[in-house]
Amino acid sequence: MANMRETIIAVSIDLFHRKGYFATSVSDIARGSGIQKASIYYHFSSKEDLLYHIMRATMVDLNGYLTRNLSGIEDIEARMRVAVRSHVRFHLERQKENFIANSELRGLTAEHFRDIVTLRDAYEQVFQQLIREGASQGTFVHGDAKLLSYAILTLCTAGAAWYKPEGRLTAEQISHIYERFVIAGLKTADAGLFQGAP
Amino acid sequence: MANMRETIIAVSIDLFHRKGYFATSVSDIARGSGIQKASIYYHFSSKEDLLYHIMRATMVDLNGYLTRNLSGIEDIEARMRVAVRSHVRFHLERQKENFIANSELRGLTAEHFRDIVTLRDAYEQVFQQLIREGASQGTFVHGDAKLLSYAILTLCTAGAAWYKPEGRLTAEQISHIYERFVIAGLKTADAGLFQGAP
DNA sequence: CGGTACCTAACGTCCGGTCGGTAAGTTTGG
DNA sequence: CCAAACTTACCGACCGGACGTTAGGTACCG
Repeated sequence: MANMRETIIAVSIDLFHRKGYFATSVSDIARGSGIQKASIYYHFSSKEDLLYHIMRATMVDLNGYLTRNLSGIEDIEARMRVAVRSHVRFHLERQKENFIANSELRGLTAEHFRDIVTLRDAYEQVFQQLIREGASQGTFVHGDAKLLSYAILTLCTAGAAWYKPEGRLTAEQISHIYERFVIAGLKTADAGLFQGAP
Repeated sequence: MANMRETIIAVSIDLFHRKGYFATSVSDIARGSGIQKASIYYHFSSKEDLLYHIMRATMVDLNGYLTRNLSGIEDIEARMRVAVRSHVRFHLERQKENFIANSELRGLTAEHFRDIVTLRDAYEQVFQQLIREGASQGTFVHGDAKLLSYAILTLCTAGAAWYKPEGRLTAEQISHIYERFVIAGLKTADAGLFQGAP
């Protein structure tokens, strides 16, 4: 890898994923990158800055990937299918970064935390809006859009987290499975129970 | 709180939940418990021992709660409903401990890690067995029992993690929602796609 | 010759954990 | 019945080491 900055990021992603942010030392990152730990500070102002950079890039790419995939698609059900497939595929392709983005929020400073949460909220809003539009035009069942979006996203995120490339199922199959499962849930009467009445 | 050992555990659960295991120092725990740091080591042999104790107690109680709730129930569908309700309720009632048990596995020594994972596997086996039995007698759809059990459990675990007691929905309503949602998924033809064919 | 990309060395801080001690309660034995 | 011996539950002081970070220097490149 020619670019040392990119090497540091790649090594950090691997270590943060394997050992966690707090359990990874700057020395570990330096060792993995083949430089001295002081040299890390030529490229990043602090360890937290490195984490923030990784998380922000991941969230920005996640939003961009979704927006790009949705562009030009009009039908609500088709849009939801594409959104779920986009979510699952992004999480399968960039497993480690997404795992970090979902589990290391506590390592961020207050301002950086707010920034990442804002990006995450914008992403969730796309799903909630689709659920609301689908419900109002009768395609989807009526239900708590927020709770439904959380259910959809965590189900898919968790599914992608177990995935091992050498496993039985291909990424293609997995994204298909979740896409159809979510749509079935959104169209089945029972999903309406997400409204909360027992 | 009369018993200092219980106080230390309660304070640790709160801190591990709020700040994470690695970000919590033994001094923090001592301060919260109203004693000196050295006194922690009278009650626990190490910080990791404290984490292990919390996680083990949680997993043992989780298994016990499920076993107790299932006893005497014969019908497969009824058993699955009870199992899901049991899972959701336990996670709602002991939110912090369950969050720790799900996110701080990396803080354990290798042996303790194996022990906790063994307990978790036994718990998952109950759900997988129910899925297999339900499929063989035609109550549930055929599908990958392991993948299905993961989907069910993470969906419910994540749902319970968002729950805030002052929120719109009661614990009663939430457990009903998930119970019916899971059963609907297990009985709907589309869930069979979990077998993996695209 | 100036900037880029690294280095060596060191800094202060905090961490998990240990040590010896002690006050208060409990058990034991003459 | 009481005092010696032991136990319980804690404390203050203190390790050695690892941590994130900084200062100052240097080799290479255009």
